[in-house]
Amino acid sequence: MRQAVNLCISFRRTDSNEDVTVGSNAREKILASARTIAQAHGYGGLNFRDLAEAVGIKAASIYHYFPGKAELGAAVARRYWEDSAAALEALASDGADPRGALRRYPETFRKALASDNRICLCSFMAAEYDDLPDGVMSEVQTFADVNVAWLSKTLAASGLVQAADSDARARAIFAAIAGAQLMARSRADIGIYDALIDGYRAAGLLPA
Amino acid sequence: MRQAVNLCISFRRTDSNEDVTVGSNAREKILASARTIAQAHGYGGLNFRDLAEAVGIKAASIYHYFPGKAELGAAVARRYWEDSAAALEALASDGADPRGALRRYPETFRKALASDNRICLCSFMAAEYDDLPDGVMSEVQTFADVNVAWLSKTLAASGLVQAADSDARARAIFAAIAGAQLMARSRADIGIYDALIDGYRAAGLLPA
DNA sequence: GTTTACCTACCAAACGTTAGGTAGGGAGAG
DNA sequence: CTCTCCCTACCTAACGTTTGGTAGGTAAAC
Repeated sequence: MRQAVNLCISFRRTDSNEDVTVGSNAREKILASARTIAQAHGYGGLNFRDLAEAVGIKAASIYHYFPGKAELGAAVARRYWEDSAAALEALASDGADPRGALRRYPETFRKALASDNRICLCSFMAAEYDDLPDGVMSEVQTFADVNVAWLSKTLAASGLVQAADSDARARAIFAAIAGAQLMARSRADIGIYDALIDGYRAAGLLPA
Repeated sequence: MRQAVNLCISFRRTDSNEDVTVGSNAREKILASARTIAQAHGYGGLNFRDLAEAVGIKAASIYHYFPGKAELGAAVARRYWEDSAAALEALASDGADPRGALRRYPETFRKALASDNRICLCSFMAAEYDDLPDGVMSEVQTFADVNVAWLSKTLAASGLVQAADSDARARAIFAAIAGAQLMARSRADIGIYDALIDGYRAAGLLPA
């Protein structure tokens, strides 16, 4: 019952059915601010008043762009995995060396920690499973699918793991990195993240 | 700046300075229900009305046992790692085989998933770092310390890992298991957890 | 003159918390 | 033996605040 994920996406900044006239950049600012807030406080900790203040508008104005919190959350999570997929594609094509790309994969998640001890949006939202609207949860799952698919593909291309094992290994790496983020956050110490990644390499989970 | 953790604790169910007359079991029920709720909804998702209803009392009555939400949260987290430390001690002395104990370590966390897709209280609370009162956060950190100390000790005793590396390996295992829990929860599928643990063993992170 | 992009001004519900009350029991004084 | 006093273990009722959400307006752009 796995949802197929197309990694080849054309990354538009607007939905295909709405024509962008001029700068509807308020919508973008809402999306960006909501992502930042949710990376620190989760979906439950995201509220319209603080979000609006961060954007520089009033809370009621958010409803001009999103029907409600559930749809905003889904849009934020979708944008998050879209951006992540684009970054992974860039990482893969940059140098075209699968081993180098794998080596730099943990950096993606490191950036969040480096930015005020935040974590991956979808790691936080995974914890919030019971209180997340369905539309949000499915986007969170797609984020995991995108990352696992990229890791599996790159792992197989690197020749470091047998093709038959690449999927399981990809999932193990993804989960382990999510855990490392969480541990580092709980001490507000990015050094813990770095040490854990080193530990994964030493143990043979991640290619050294 | 690491807090020393004494693993040898006498596990009393009451504070030493209060003499237990008869069954003050309401306090215990509050603690147990709060733990269960927080494992599914986090500290932020824990509220007095739902908690009181689960216990069978009124919300205001909780204040008879705890000064406020922060102290309740800290008491819940403290009890959580106390129980966890006792369970680990039992696991270690059961059979007295370090390798067997290590093999069964992931079962501890598996139980939470098997119980309505809940996760380790402290994994959830680690994500909530920014919104957690200090007293709660330090108990959460102690939970990690207790687990890492047990893993490190058992790893070293097993002879599977060099003593110099046991601490780093312990941390890696703990973080990886936390991540595995999160991934399984996000799909409400305990099979994902089992597969990830198998993957960790296959990759050499966990002893097979 | 309709649409876009906001705003002010609300609302009902839920939140942690507080005030003040009550039923019952144990302990000491008379 | 009983009366008073205090403690425990709750309760009802409300507080102020915050939450997601709504109704309706306005000023500019097309």
